[in-house]
Amino acid sequence: MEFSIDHNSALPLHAQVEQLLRNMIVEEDYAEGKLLPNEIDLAKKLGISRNTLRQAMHKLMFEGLLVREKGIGTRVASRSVNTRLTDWPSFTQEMNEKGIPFINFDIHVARVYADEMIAQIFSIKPGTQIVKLERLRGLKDGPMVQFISYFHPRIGLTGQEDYTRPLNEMLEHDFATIPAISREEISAQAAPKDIAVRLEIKKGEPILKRVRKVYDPGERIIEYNICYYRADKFTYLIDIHR
Amino acid sequence: MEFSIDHNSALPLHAQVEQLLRNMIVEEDYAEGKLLPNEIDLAKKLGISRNTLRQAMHKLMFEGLLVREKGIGTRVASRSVNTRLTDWPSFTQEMNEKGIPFINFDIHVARVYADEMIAQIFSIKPGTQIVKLERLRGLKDGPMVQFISYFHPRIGLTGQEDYTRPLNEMLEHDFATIPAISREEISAQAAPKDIAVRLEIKKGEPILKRVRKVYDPGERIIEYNICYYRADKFTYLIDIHR
DNA sequence: TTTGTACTCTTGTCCATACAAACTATTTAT
DNA sequence: ATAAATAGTTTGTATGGACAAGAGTACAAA
Repeated sequence: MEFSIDHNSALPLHAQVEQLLRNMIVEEDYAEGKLLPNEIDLAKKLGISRNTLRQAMHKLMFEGLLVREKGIGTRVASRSVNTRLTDWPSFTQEMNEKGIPFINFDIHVARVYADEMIAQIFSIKPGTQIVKLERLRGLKDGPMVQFISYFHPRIGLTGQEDYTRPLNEMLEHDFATIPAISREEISAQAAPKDIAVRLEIKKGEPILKRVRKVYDPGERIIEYNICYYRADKFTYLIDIHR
Repeated sequence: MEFSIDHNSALPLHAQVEQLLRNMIVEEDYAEGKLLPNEIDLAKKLGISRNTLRQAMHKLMFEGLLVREKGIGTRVASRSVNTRLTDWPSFTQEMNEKGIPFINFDIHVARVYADEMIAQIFSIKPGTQIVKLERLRGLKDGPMVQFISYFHPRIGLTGQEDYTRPLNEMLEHDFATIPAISREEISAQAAPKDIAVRLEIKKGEPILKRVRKVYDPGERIIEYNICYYRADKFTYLIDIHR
């Protein structure tokens, strides 16, 4: 990677360094644990003082993006991601906004016949055809969450849509369906075999399970969604006010 | 207020300054918006360099506790309360309302000395005496959740109170302390040995961990609480509105 | 009374320097 | 072969200094 800083820029040096470091952080090598260049070398390369560099590094360390140890060096922190439960819109959008490259490992869409449970949740006849979406997602260093979603047939999804797009956007713009309420159950459980394989953990290890029923503003259910998160990489945050 | 720093202490100067600032932050005058002493004066008073002082100040600024403006000075950040409301998570109350006989298996109260982490959470000096409450609770057929609570010394708890009473009721009626905001982190993990024993599960089985910081209406922290729930017996429910 | 200028105050940016602390690697002694 | 000592590496702590940028205030001029 090319290290460069514009000494004539109006942007403060420490801000430019911060951005450079953020770019480095998402580079594959560093994301996998390789040490960043040491302070003295990097400062020299950039033509700035060590303290200016440290100012930027401290900020990223404080944000949890870098880990520093004297005598060893500086590394990118291994990711565990958290999300605010009450925040809307979607998780993926939030990750993108945070500059965390959240990617799809696998997407599988199918039309399936609603079983008893799904039929009851959607108040439809068992055997009705609906769209089922399975997505495996995470960061470059590995999968983090498996989503399994079922959509109410009322929406009109065919299964031929582009499911790499943000889901809520597609529902709103293409199907005039607005997600407004999410009712969720969060629990912990031991990973069953199929989920363990997908998330690259051992069967029986703890996972966080999130079951969501999403409703439109008229409180009609539109989506039933189960998420399985690797427990070591995921924490929910929530603020509750009385 | 007396500004003092122990230049012979093993604790780094910037850490002592940080603690001093945290103490200042909770002082009434500053909490109401009065400017802190300027950098140059404060550094002189403390006998440290301006950069050492700034290092500590930056940390608190980054934590959202201080607001700094060039040409004006440094003030304690004013907290605005989130207007979004969700259900209040008084678990015991909810169980009682549902007619589910939720009982205490074990209660243990002690006065303990705040360690580094607790001290930082409460913005008090390490070694300050506080009340720690440990409760094992569940249904008749077995324990379900282990609570570990620490209370801010400002409340005035002695450890001699009746902890079989509902906690919030006691805080409000006897100590004029009103829990208003709860900030929570929910995650899954494998049960460590001590928790597994308490919950009557095997070490390594999944548990749901809930870390709560409870604040009064003035956004002052009053309680730090860790709950470990048996994953097989607990699901967290929440409604989210856009 | 309004506007412009100068000054003061305070934080922001940046630098160079020195030594401490913790860790790893190498060399030397047993 | 192993332990101890030494050297090297890197971040942590701390200092003193200089100048810039932005905000507020005081005062003079119109």
